[in-house]
Amino acid sequence: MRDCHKWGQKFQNYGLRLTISREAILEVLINTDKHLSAEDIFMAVHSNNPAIGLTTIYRTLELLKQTGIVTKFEFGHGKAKYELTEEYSKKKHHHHLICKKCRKVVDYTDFIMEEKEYINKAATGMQNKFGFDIDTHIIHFYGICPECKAE
Amino acid sequence: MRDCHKWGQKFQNYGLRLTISREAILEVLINTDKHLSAEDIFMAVHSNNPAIGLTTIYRTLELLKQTGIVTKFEFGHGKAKYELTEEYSKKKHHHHLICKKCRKVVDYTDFIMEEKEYINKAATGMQNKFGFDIDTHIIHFYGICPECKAE
DNA sequence: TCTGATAATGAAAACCATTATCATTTTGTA
DNA sequence: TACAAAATGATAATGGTTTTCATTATCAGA
Repeated sequence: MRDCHKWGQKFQNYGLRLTISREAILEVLINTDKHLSAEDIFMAVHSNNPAIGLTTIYRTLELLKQTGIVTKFEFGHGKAKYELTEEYSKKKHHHHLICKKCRKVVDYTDFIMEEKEYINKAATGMQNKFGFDIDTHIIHFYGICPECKAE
Repeated sequence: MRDCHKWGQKFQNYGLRLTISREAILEVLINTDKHLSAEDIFMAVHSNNPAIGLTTIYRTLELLKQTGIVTKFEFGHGKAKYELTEEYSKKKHHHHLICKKCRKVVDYTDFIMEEKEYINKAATGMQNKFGFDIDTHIIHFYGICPECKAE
C-alpha cells in the first residue's frame, strides 16, 4: 500500500495517530472485497502482527467508523461486518444481498440510477415531513442463494 | 381481539399450539404501532400475565419470525426490535427512519410506488445475475431528528 | 374422562460479541 | 532527551440472547 496520505491527513485532522496497528487494519480492509467481522480482521492482522489484540481491532474500527472511513453493517447474524466507505474504497456504490441460510453476503451494483432517484425523493420527502436530516441509507436484500437452493 | 383464526390456522399448519403466552404476545404486537424490543414486550405482557418469562418471549418471537408473522429488525443499537409483518399488521408498507443520536425510529410510508419499481427491477436483476431468490428487503434511512438537531 | 406422548414453559446458567478498566507502552513535541 | 497525551493489551465486565433441564400444559386417542 504506502498510500495512507488520505487517511494520514484525516487522522491528523482529528488529532489521531497513524500507528502500526491502524495501518495494518486499514491494509486488511483495503485488500479484501469481502465483508469482514472484527474477528476476521483480527485473524488477518494477527498473521503478520501477532502482538495486536482484538481490543485494538474493535477500538480502531470504531474510530474508523467515526471518521467516516469504514461502515459498520449488522446483517442480523450476531457479528457486525465492516467495510471501507465508498470514498475510501475501490468498490462502487452497492447494496447487499444476504443468503438467509448460509449467511453469505454478495454485493449488488446494478440499477444505481433508479435507486438514487427513489432515495432522493424519499430523503427529500422525509426532510419535509419530519424535519429529519438524512445522511445515509442502507438497502439489504434477503433471499436464498443458488447453492443453498440446490441442497 | 379474539381474531386469532388467521394465526390459529397458521399455528395448526406448523403443528404448533396456540397458548396463553403466545396469544398475549401477539396481542401486544397488534395493539402497538411502535417497534418493540423483547424486553418491551415482556414488560407489556407482564402486567397482565406475570407468570410469563422473558425466555418465552424470545422463544415465541423466534417462532413468530419463522412462521412469517413478525419481522425482526436490528437497527444497530443492541436490542432487536419486532413488528408484525405486513400480512398480519394494520400498518401499511413502510420503511424506517432512525435517528443516529436518540435512536428514535419513525415509520415512513411515502413513495412506495417508486420504491416498488426500483426494488422489482433490482430483485429481478439479482435473480438473473446471481440466481438468488429474493423474498424480502429492508431499507433504513439514518439521520438526525429535529429534536436532536435543536439541542 | 383418563392417559400417555409431545410440546411449551420458567428459572437459572451459559453464550458470545462487544466494551470498559487500568496499568503499561508508544508517540509526537517541547 | 523528557514529558504529556494517546494508544495498547490483558483481563474483567456487560448485556442481549440462547441453552439446558426439570416441570407443566396441551392434544389425540382409548
